[in-house]
Amino acid sequence: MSANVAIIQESMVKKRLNNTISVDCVIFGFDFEKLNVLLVDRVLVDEKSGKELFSDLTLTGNHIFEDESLEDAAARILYDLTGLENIYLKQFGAFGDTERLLKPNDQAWLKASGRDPHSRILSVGYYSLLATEKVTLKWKGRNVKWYPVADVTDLAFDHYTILQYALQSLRRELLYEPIGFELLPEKFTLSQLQKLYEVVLGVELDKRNFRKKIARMKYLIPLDEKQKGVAHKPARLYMFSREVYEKTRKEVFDFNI
Amino acid sequence: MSANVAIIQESMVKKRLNNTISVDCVIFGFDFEKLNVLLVDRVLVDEKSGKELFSDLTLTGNHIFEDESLEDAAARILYDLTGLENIYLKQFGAFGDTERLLKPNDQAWLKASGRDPHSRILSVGYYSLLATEKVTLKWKGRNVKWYPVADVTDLAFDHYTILQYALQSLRRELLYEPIGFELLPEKFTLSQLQKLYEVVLGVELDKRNFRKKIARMKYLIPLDEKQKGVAHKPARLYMFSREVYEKTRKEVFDFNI
DNA sequence: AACGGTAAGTGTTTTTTTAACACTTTACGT
DNA sequence: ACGTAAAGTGTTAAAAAAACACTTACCGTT
Repeated sequence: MSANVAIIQESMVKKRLNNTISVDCVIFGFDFEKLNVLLVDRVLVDEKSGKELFSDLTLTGNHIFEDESLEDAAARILYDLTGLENIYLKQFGAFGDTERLLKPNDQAWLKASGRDPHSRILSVGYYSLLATEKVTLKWKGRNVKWYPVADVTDLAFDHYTILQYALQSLRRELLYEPIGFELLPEKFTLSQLQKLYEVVLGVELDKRNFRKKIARMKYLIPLDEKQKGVAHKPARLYMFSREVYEKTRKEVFDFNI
Repeated sequence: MSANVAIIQESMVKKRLNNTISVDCVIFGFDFEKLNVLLVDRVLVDEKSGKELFSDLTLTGNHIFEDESLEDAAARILYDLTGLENIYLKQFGAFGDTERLLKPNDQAWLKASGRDPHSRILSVGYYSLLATEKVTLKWKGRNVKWYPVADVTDLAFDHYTILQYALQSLRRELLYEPIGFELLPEKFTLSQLQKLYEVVLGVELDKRNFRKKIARMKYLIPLDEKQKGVAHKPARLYMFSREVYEKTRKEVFDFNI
């Protein structure tokens, strides 16, 4: 028994590596038309000549503090960018880069920032959801901007893969939990809500069937208030009630097998 | 722009920590009656006296090799324990221990194995599914055994939490993908399949409705073969056809919104 | 004041899926 | 041949999904 213990331990100790853990945040924003994601324009400048060597895009992210949980780190990153707190954050996976996956830009970037390009970077991914109209980016002029998710074709490191995972995770989640409301302003119309589902899931939905379906959701509260200043019949506004949701939520495994 | 870059980099470098990445495998096994999980009996023996200080249970896991992906590490751990390869492995989350969460046993264990109890241990969790009857544990006598999941009440580190996440992830997955077949022998009866769903999901299902439902799954192939040696009407045997599944699988987002 | 444009809002029918429910069949062991 | 034990099988009612088109309310323009 003791021998067994020793063997396991020894192998554990030997294999310890120079590891870097980063938390990457896929910050989704919705603006009634499309789904956006917050990206950083990564610019590498040659020290001597001052010439721009390249510029490309990355997800927002940072390394983790010593006394911080993973989720705390994600919340901090989000706070630093937007000033927002108590935002829904969902972990959707861990991604273990090895140097084999690094593109030339990435190699140059790591070298320039004094890091060992041979160490493993483990990224833990979180996504969060924001109504873009609620957000004023704190890092103005700091290369952080909204980009339509549909237009993103390539990102640094393995961030494009990570973004795709985040999107997939968001879609799954959206089907079962009322997280869509996080992407809308406090008061919204049913058409806006429908548009959100259409954009995120990438489908078209029938207006009447959609309304019938969501009418069953007790936590969707109709207000005695209407849209103003629109050149058509003004829509009724609705709110999401977290309180009602918590009370009426069913177990996720409401089995349909 | 260049100033911005420098700021981001500096903060990244400063926060690099002494991190340990481990991959933990939640290896589920099914034996027609209950769901089991493979656990390691962790025994700490006092060097001088040879006395056993404590014994408790952990998930199987190991640190990651330098040239290995996360999934490779999970596959290696599984192979070392069972000799099995090409087994379905699903990542279900990353868990960032900090020293605050360590119980006294864990502190003692880390100290005895020469590791810094103040470094962060980041566990990436994978689960895998086995039919227990297919498995012969390679590590015989090495404290690795099957335990009924229902009987597990506490584990070392945060492994109990991790196990619960794995179980939840397994349940979700089971509802949408035909992963249940991994938990059964190659040929199985419908009652065995039903039992599997009941055990994993923790529900009771109606036999006729269950059969109606799975009759729609084209990848469930009835064989011209029956159970033998049972003291009742022998059941027809079925197989899972991965080929048919791949051909007929629908997009996961077969939206019901 | 009338009119055109625009999105909001509203019901019915058909089809599909789910849920509830009990008896007959077939093999083995005694 | 008889008991035991699990396999196998169909109908009905309720709920959910899918398909589909016209009227309403407000704004801006003429």
